[in-house]
Amino acid sequence: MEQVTLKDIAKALNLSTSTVSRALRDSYQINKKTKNIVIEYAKKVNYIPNPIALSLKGNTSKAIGVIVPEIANHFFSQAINGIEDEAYRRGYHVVIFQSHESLEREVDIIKHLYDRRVDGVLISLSASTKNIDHIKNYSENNFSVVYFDRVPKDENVNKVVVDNFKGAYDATNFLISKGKKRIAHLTSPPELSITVERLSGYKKALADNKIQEDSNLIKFCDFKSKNHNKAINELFENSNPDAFFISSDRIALSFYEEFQKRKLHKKDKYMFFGFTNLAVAHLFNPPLFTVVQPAFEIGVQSAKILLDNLENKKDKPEPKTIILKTQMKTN
Amino acid sequence: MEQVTLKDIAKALNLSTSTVSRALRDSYQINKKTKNIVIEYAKKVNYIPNPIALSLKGNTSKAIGVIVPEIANHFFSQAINGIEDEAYRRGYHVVIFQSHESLEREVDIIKHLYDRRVDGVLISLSASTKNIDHIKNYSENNFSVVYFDRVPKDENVNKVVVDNFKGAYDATNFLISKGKKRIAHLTSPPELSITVERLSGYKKALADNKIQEDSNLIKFCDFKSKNHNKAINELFENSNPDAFFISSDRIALSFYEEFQKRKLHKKDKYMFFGFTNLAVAHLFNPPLFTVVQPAFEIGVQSAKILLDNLENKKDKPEPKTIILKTQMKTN
DNA sequence: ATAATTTGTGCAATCGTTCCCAAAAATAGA
DNA sequence: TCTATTTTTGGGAACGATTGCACAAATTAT
Repeated sequence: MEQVTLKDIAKALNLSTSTVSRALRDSYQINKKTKNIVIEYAKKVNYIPNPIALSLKGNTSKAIGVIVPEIANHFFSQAINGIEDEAYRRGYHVVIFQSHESLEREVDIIKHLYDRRVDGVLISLSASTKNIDHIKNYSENNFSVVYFDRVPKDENVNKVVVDNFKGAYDATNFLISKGKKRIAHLTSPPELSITVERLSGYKKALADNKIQEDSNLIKFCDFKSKNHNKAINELFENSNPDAFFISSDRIALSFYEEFQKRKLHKKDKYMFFGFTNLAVAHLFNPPLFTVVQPAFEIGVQSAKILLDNLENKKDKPEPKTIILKTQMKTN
Repeated sequence: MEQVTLKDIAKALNLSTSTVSRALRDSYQINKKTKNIVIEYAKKVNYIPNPIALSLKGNTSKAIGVIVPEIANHFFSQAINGIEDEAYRRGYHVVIFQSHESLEREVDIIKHLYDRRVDGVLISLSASTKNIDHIKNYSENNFSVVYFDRVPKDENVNKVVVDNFKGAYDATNFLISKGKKRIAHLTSPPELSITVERLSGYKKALADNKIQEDSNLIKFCDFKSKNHNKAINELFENSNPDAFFISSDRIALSFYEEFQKRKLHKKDKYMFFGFTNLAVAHLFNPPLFTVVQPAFEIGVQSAKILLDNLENKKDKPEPKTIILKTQMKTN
């Protein structure tokens, strides 16, 4: 099973490579008979154009890059799933990289992807990324970028996000409706857009229910679990919470660890809400209710924007923002 | 920031492209002075060889394919993590595909990867894959394949697996040591090698403890959750189990769903052991003890074998099998 | 029958590299 | 000073595909 080239076909059929090429691309200039012969033969020997040669010629690699903080996270792996689905359908392949929440690696990867001539990039920013200067460099010349989930504050970029405000509002509201009055909010670093939006949803729900907000109940955490304990300790010692709204998978897990260590799960006093895509949250002890993001759909939509851009090279398309709805899981 | 080519450098420095090329690859035939000038200038203009041109010339894409049943599964995403790590370090990139447990898609993907000229493939077989005829076709001519986790029975292929027998033996033994006598085993389809190996570990532990094995306690399940209930029902109605050793993430989750539906988690009667990489199993109610596979390490080792093969083109290397240890998590 | 048009095919350049081969320049030996 | 050798450089083919251009053959019009 050696790879067949145009030249092989040309030689076998006693034609020039150009004729063969044109016949296969169904050019109008080629005789129908010749066309049929060529097509027949190509099928027989299982000819597939060499995608690398095509890339070199066409200056396009039919590959898109994806950068996420971490693959082994349900939200991201589902999003990748969606990206993959759309990309595959449209003849692109997907190259995946992880920033491991490090700006430095993010910079590296972007450069690498650019050097490797991927046609565009989908990215969910690392927690340590404060701005997108390192990406703007590239995105200027015909190198499309779409941000999803963890997006920059900038206006004129492509983004796909969820309605974080509403998600947080609904979750908080739910807890209040169950009689909770001192709802702690453990959330991601304040630089991230998701943090800000969720925080204001939380605050609005409190306000709408005439509950005084207490800054001691709000804790910002990075994604390193060793730093989580401090926040959790402070909460329990000083703030007397009766429910927890936790903004990320990682923090929620640390929290449960700590919670079990303290044997607090025996008491039925507390309620828990997370903003996560953990498929198994309801199996936890005590159960973790969740605001679920349509991760797969986020992936699909992001890929759609990117690929539409790529295939529409003529004029620079307007930057697009898509906002998807979250969903509550409370069972 | 346009991409600089060899020709650009040559023109700027009034040299030929061949000289520039050689200078950059540090050929002995080039004058030191010239070399320095070229290297200096290349650095200044940020020259990066076009990987696509390199691929076309060298007939190698510096890309490896990975096929897994499902990305959104902790075991696989961690394994991919390991693969990525090793590949990235060695200058390869990783293209990921999902078979969704379908042989048909697996066949498609293999062909696609071959057509796209990836240098080799790492694969964990789909549950519906009974043999590897569809892969052998390709792996004959300089297209390396390494199997991991879900591997074929064939002898002369590269494999990376865990010691499934011992993992199952230890888990079963643990349950017995806690006084359990009627340990049910829910496991994957009997065609998979992992199924067979784990089953025999389970049986050996029973035998070593002089416990009569009962075929009613053994249930094979595919990966479709709607088919799991039947098995679970039968177990509870006819077999009076007091512990469960469950061989896969997916089945374990179905099981917990059902278990909670029946409100059985109020009783402390049962114990649970899984053969999974769910990071959060101990947070479940009741807790799920686990046999953990070194997923990351499996990825690294698999990638190592593949890349070593690729870089050692001279003679066909002997097929390698690596068996890694599992680890028990019982807290 | 001759010119004009249509139709079918091939040549060669291109994309960015590498590398064989030959040519030019520099050095050595006499 | 003039070969002989070594060092350094350039020309051009190759990798596999596409495509503008030229040209031959076939067809039609006059």
